[in-house]
Amino acid sequence: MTEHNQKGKYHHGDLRRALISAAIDILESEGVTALTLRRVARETGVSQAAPYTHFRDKTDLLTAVCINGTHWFGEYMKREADGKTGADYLAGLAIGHIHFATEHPALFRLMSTRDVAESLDESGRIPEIFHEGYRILAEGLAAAPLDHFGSANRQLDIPLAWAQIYGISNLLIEGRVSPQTYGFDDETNFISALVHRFLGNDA
Amino acid sequence: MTEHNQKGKYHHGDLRRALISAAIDILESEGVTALTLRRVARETGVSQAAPYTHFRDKTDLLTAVCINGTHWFGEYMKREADGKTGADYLAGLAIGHIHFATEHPALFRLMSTRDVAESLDESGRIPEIFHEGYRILAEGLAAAPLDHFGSANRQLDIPLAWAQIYGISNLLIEGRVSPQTYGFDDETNFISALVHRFLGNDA
DNA sequence: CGCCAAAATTAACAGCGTTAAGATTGAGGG
DNA sequence: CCCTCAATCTTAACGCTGTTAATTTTGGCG
Repeated sequence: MTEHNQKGKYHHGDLRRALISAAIDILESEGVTALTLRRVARETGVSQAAPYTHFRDKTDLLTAVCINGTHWFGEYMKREADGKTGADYLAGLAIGHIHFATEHPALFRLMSTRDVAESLDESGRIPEIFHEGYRILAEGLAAAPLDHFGSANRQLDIPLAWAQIYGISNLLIEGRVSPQTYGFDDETNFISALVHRFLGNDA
Repeated sequence: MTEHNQKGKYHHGDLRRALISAAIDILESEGVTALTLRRVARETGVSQAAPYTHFRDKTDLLTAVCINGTHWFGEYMKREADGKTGADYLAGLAIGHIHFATEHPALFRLMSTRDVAESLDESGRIPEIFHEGYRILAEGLAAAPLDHFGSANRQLDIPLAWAQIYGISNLLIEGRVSPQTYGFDDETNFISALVHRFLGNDA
């Protein structure tokens, strides 16, 4: 068992990373239907079977893409929430979440997919990151309780707030609701109005 | 289980309907990845190219499946809401919506997909049905306003309530939240508690 | 009865995920 | 210095997919 190095760049450099990067590029520019294992290999300049030395199968690659995406996702939320407190902090998290979804719809959808999420669970590395997002949401809610729901059963506010944010994200990226219908010509303003009304800080 | 036509009968009779039916069966039992045009043809006892005389392409079949699903969806909501009024009516709609999603996840996901929805738009037949669902939601909200959000910007309550219900549905079918985490061992009770807390009729 | 459009067939193409078998590489120990 | 050996990558193939083209069969209508 002579364990020689693990992260060595043997032949063509850091292929694993290059494949993930190419996959993200395709996902962002052309959507999930264009994201093909053979296409990723082609784009990276290697043979069709090369990815299989770094990934068990296609889902395994997608899992790696999602791990990258999760960090990205966290940055979106933090960027919007950092430096704020209470209800503003919570609003920042929500707005960051929704903006990530609308700006990277294919990646967001992929990250929401059940079988990819289960694959992440098996890999054992992702839940902590996901649950980290969940944790800061819970903290935000603890700091700024949604009193309009009443004080009983307050534990349900966590999945409820999560679902609210998640639902807005999905409605927008699937094109089921449009800002114009409600008199907003800027999507960002629409999102902001929705979040602030939901959190109860109306003007 | 549409198993007739063993012999080489050329004219099936109502092949279009049989294909849609087979597609729904596969979707319900094995999910969207198993839903293959060739598989649908095989299951119906017809050649691989036969569907193309009734559907432009695969998306066109999926569109037809979604139209069927939409009627089904409406029945779920009405069944739960009929005979009730005000907040109870609204709660019934929400619960019917979420139950449809959790009991027919693959179909629900398909109906939420953007490109299928756009294909529906082109066909011109579906929007009225979808907007019908939207209309009864809006009516329900008019009958039972969500006063806890305040009275300003009340128009936003429609997309907000929609997103709330839609978000709960998605969170549940993607396995991102589980009733057990919140002390419910029955999913139905969990859904009911979420909806009633959201609508403000706590016990 | 015969004709013809509609319906369904067979055959083929390119692309997909995946696997097996073989070639290439390069780092560490003699 | 080179030899070894495992990690890396390639080529080739399998069966599956969506889709199209050419062809055959059918049933209703004149």
